[in-house]
Amino acid sequence: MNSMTPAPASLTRSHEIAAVLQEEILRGQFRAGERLPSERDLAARFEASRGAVREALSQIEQVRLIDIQPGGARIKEVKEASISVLGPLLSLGEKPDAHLVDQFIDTFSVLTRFTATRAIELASDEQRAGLVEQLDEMKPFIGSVEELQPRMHELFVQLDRIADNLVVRLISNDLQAQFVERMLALQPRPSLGAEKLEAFVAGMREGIEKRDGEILSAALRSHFLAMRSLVAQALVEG
Amino acid sequence: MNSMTPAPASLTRSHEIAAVLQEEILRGQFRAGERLPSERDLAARFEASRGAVREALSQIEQVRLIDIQPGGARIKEVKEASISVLGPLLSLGEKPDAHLVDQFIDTFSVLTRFTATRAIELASDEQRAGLVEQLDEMKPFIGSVEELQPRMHELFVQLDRIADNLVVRLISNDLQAQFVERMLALQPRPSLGAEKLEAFVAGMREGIEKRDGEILSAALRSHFLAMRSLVAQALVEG
DNA sequence: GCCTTGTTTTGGTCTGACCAAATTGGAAGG
DNA sequence: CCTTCCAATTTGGTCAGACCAAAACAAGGC
Repeated sequence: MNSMTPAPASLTRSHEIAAVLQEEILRGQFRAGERLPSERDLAARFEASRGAVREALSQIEQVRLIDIQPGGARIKEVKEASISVLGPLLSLGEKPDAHLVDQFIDTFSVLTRFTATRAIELASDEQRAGLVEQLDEMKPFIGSVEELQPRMHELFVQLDRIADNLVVRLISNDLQAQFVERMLALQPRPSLGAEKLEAFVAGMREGIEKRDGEILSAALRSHFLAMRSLVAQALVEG
Repeated sequence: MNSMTPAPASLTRSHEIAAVLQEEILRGQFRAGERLPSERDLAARFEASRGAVREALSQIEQVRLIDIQPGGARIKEVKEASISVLGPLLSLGEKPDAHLVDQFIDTFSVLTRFTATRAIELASDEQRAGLVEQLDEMKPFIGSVEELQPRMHELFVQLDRIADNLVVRLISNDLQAQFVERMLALQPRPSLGAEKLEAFVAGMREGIEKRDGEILSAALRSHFLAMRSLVAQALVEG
């Protein structure tokens, strides 16, 4: 039951080519509407077979960065692409774009609040009690991020399960796949102070116990805001 | 400047194979963790070349429904997949699953409220005036959905531009790509009553003019709720 | 039963070829 | 000179057959 799914490693030639091409497109090296070099030319450039190039293009098409048609593959606007391009977009420069990171965290915040408030609406009394218990068990670990994080994660898993919204779940999957790993590479691993964490846990607890979405939402909002500041700071310093 | 991007038509063999396989996976014909038939077997089954099958598998891997590795491709849990599977998931039965449709609309609602409230926070006075003007120009068309819809869409495009959140933008792209076209196929094209629409437009106008996120949010929430009921009804009747 | 092997299977890639549709370029006509 | 129209070329889509390395499998030895 290992939930830590490692990245596809991208050791295959086609994934490699896809990554390079996708990055070039995201860097704006082709104008939207322009034609991509032909598969044969790309194969020659990458010293690969056309089959490998085709698999790469097939992947890029899947994220809607290009539109393949007989006659030629055309570049599309980044704005029209799929979420899957956000990861590569974050990795374009040496450091992720701060503005984009803010947008990520804000969006995480909104979706998490939605899930959490929906969860306590739907939760049975037993489930709410279980959630409160989970929160109480965290208190001894508030000082250590390494200890607290997995427990907090487990709590959100529970909320997610209770809220039972597959759409949000899949969106969160994508966001996490694109974002989290790239953020873990930050040098000065940002970590919230014990006071803020305590307040956060207390807010969550109260919101869940009283089945009060406002309180719960407020706790999460301020928590994500704090994280946003931290990450922003880490991006400047690192 | 045609923004109506038609579907990939999926007339190619590889897309066809990908669609069939993906549907089988989503229907649960393979257990998670189980191995997919080998590329050679699939090629034989679909009477296609291994290259075509490989391109298909490459696409399915991109949506994280399978995990391709030397030794075999393994099925993953639907919960771990990308948003891109939601469309096919909606099209599994004759009618889209009502629960899933609800989740879609709820999520749309949350994201739209986020975008709208953020937009009026960031908007200049001129921009807000422009938005109000757009809303006023809609009033004559409240009776006709065909006339109103494109204008309403233009308003949301503006809000989206002002809010300037690429993450939400891309998420919305995906949701729309998966959802909208499939909903347009509904037989009794659902349409809100003029009264509700009038109230909605008025609420939006007031929220924007007063720069009041609460009012704006409330208008949007009740609008989406009404739409949800309509669609649910259409699903039962159709 | 456990570990070590050899064999088979499987994915990853390459080459070279053919078809149909799209693009292109130039010739014919206004 | 511009437009129209048709052929030659380019391009994507597909196929077939082949090779390699890594993983899975099966059989044997401990």
